[in-house]
Amino acid sequence: MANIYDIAKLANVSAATVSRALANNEKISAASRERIQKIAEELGYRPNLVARNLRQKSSLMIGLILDDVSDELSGFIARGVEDEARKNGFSVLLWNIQHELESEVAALDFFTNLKLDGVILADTTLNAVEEFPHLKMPTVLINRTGSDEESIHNVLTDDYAGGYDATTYLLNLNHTKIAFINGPFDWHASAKRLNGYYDALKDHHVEPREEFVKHGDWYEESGYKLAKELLLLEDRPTAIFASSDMIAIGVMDAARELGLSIPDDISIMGYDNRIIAKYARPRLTTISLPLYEVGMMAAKTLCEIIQNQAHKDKQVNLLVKGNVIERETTKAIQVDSGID
Amino acid sequence: MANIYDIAKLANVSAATVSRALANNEKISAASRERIQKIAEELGYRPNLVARNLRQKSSLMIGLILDDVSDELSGFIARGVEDEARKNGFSVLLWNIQHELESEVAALDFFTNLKLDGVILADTTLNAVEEFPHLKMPTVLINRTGSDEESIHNVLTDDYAGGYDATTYLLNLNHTKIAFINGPFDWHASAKRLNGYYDALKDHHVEPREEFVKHGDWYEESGYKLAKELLLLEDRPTAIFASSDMIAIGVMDAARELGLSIPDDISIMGYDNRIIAKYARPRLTTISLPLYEVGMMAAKTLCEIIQNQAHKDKQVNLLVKGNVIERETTKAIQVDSGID
DNA sequence: TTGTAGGCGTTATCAC
DNA sequence: GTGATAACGCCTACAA
Repeated sequence: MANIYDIAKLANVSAATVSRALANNEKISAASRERIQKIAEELGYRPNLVARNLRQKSSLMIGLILDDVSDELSGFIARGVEDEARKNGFSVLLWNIQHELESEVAALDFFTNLKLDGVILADTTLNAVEEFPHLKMPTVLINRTGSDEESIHNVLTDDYAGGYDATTYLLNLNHTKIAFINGPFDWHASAKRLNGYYDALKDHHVEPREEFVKHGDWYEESGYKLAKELLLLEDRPTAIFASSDMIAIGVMDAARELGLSIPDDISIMGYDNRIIAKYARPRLTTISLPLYEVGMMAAKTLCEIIQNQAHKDKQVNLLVKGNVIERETTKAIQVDSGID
Repeated sequence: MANIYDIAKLANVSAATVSRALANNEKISAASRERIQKIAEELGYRPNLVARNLRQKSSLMIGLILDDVSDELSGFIARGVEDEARKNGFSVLLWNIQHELESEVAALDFFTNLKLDGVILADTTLNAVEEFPHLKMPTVLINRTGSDEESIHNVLTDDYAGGYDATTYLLNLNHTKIAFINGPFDWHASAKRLNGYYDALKDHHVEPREEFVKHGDWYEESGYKLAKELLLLEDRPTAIFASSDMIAIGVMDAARELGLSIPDDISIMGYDNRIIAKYARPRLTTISLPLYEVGMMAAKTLCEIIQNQAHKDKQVNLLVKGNVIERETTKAIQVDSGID
């Protein structure tokens, strides 16, 4: 594999001149530049990036640590990060940690030693950042709060807005008996969505009912079970807002089993806008989780830090909102015209 | 950031001794080794992998080129590759090309220049390998045939077996009128699955019917449309085998619309075992696409090549089979006991 | 067991 | 504009 010395020899110049010619920007005569570039091409020269990185102390690579790329949602983060990084001239080194703290520490170790220019940590519930004092490179966290460090920036999905918007959407369809099947109550996202739910009710002067709020896990069995409880109440809800699409699928199962028609007898709303929402029958109305955008914003922020030394003075905290994706599981309630 | 010279100074030894002590395996006195390691720890020393890679001409990294990680199926390839690579001490550098030949060439360029130890190309329909004569590193292709080069190995899903097994499964449920809605006929996978379908019929002495075989694209609209044609035939099929789960969803829509009960009036079988198959109602019987395994096998093969110089003499060609995933859309037909 | 010295391939700093 | 030369941090013959 040819190096710049091989080229230098053939071109009768020094390696330094070759380097300049190939870098394409220094003071060098057009004649030599073209001659040298031509020789480089003929030799099939390819720059050794390892040597370059060693010399320049920069790799044009960022690391992305996430739990599991094969998860549909994480995949969007990965795409968002990579698309934006690539646009800024960076490549992305990926590391799945699969719930293992050890693996997260190993990833940070590796990235540090490889002299990556920065790192994005997505969705991990662990605290490797705190446990990794060597973390000197620019860092952006996705969907993970809790660091007070000014130098560690955050990009989050706006779960409060999601809860608020979903509930408002149902309220605008004239529903007032709106139940909420939330995820585990100790999750940050759950708490935020619940606040959004309550605030939307309050802003529409609807009294919240204790028996209409349930906490389960994120999966369909939980949705099925809790929906049954809700639908068997004497004064049952006319709409159920589920904090994940999988929960919503369970809710649909329960409704069908009780002979309720969706959306005529019961409106159902999901959260996440997973592929299953589009393929459910009827198609599931839901709130999109803007993870592609979150990934992009995180990468954008990181690249800005690396390139411009921006955001040096204060911590970045971005919230990215999702949207209501209208499909077939929600329907307006006819209200009396109110003349009496 | 401390380097081995800083440690050497403090330990009153040479840098070479430090290097040996930290490498942990050379002939070195236990006393110095421990002393040096202790000092390294105190200094918070971290080896510079860029320098090491430059020196050793090896990076312990492999590249993975695929179309789009955020696609559910590609995600499994990525996970399989990474899990297996990690097990062998390698990290994975990911590059999404999104149908762009330019990007694929750029990826190979970058990987080559970064001195990665090997590369896996997944699912890409382009021919960057042929157009990239510089590709000197070990290469494994996933779901892409066509290179005669002995040094370029292949791992493929066994689409013939998938078509054969799906059809056989339906035949064993006593179906004989089995239609097949395939993907585009110019796809390699389509051709293989069709062969499997025909051979299974032949092995069970069932005459294939021309009107029972349709080609569409991979999506649900196509499945819906073609299923309607099939189900409105005078002598309609009792089972429809769809070459993708999305097609199968369209088939289910068509059946429901015609008032046919699934699986009582019509059995439906998908392909891919996407998440939507599990969440469809009724739950969709399908053939799994073993992409996680394919990713693992590809990484395993690549690591063996890198580490042991194995597979040097002949091209590796692996086929990985999926399985029938039994769910709720298929049902046996009652047959007459045949006494007459 | 340890030290010396050279080299991996590039870029940057000086001179000229 | 161009050429020496050093430096990035590490590893490894070879010598001692």
